[in-house]
Amino acid sequence: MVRHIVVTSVVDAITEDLREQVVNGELPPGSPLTELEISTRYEVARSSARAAIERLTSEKVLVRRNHKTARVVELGPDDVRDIYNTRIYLESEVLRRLAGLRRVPVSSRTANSEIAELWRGGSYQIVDPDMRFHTGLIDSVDSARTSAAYHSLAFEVKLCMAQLQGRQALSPQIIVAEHARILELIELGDADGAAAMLDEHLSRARELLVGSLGGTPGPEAEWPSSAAPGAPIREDAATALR
Amino acid sequence: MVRHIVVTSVVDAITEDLREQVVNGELPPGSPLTELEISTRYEVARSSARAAIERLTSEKVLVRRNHKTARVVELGPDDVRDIYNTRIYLESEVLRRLAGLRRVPVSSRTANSEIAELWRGGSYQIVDPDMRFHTGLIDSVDSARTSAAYHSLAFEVKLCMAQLQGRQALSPQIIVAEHARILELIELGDADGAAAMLDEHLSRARELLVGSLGGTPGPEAEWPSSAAPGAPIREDAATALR
DNA sequence: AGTTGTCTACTTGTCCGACAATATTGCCAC
DNA sequence: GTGGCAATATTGTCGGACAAGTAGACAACT
Repeated sequence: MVRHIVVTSVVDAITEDLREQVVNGELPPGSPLTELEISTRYEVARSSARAAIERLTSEKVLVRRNHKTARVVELGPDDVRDIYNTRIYLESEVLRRLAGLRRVPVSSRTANSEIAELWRGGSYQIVDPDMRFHTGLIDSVDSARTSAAYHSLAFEVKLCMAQLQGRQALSPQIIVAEHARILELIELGDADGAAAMLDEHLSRARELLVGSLGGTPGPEAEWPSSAAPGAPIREDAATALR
Repeated sequence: MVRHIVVTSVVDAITEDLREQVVNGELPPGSPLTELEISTRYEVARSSARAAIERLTSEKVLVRRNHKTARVVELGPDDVRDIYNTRIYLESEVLRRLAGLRRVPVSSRTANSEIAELWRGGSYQIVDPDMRFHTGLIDSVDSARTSAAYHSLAFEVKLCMAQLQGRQALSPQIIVAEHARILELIELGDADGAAAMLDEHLSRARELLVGSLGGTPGPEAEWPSSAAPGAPIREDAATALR
């Protein structure tokens, strides 16, 4: 039995830390990251800082063009649509296969219970278990590349959430019900039904997110509490066309 | 009308050149690439060579572990299965959508004609137009991320082909017929039929490839020329769990 | 024999300092 | 203000340096 240990290099550590800072909002979308700044912040050589930036750029956590300083990626309405559509494409067919086998992954079932429990507890921090519901479905077909692709999309969803700073109106009640219905349809072997339900489920989430980001579909997007304090909301639209 | 120009950096150029060498077989799977060697070959600083290697590693063209020299990736039977299954997952749902719209992308139709023509001309170099048939379908749904995911898979298929050095028994005749049938089913709006046809089509290709690589289905794997010299074939499975 | 220790050669990981090319900014003249 | 220019900031690349890790060979030990 082979056992694995991890030995993290300097670049690894910086990369992880920066990625973490991006997803939890400490580094808001659009913030610039210069090589010098990072190298001094972490007390490492500029080359190491540079390597970390390049990695995050290849992961699309940061964006950079020639001779310009890297910035935290900003995801607009078009990106959200694209992300969710790709999720739908990937997950639909996986669902059909699972329905064909009438196989319901336990991890998805437990994840959905978790959401229900959080909701009963009054919490709305359901992004994580919600994602686990979906990745549970995907991972159950046991394809490393399929999982990798989906997890990459899931990560981008997380970035969107970080961009929204918590405000987000997905009702846990509806989510739990739809998840449960999907699992039920899988158990019944109803591939078309499961796929249709998923489409509806993710499409709704997509439109909600697009709306929150100020997308076109619902032209009067309501800004519930406060326009993000200190965050230039609109300027990122320009970056959409690079 | 915006026009784009590309200004390639040293690292860009090296990365591209190396990637090209890998796909056309000049750098066979498993060959080691040390930073020093590359830096002297291209007459650049080691840091630049290193950056190129890191990029290709993140693209999975090369593989590397801590303190060990990078090698050209070797794709085994398990990888091929995984690649093709992921292709099937992605492409099936796209096909269903196209069937729903009864929309047949022209690029796919012309690509299939190209294969037919090459075949009539006695050529068996059909990998490229074959891929264009499929990417034509994918790209027509106009999702950048879906396309990116599929193109990444297509690239891995190319790597497999490079590994096989040309020998490959896919009959163009059957391919053309199946492609045509798929387009026909899309036109008829038969989503299930199109998806099923695609599954059959890609599954056959998958098994053929797996067989050529010495997969388990035909347990007696023949290593025509030489067994991969000094290359532990299985070890990459470990990297799945990082 | 088989295990363990040591040596050497090679390679990677990280640092430093340097400089040209390019981008950004601020200022000045108009 | 607007255009243009100079000063500044930042990236892209270089070369050299050294510690740390890997691999193979060979000797020593049990």
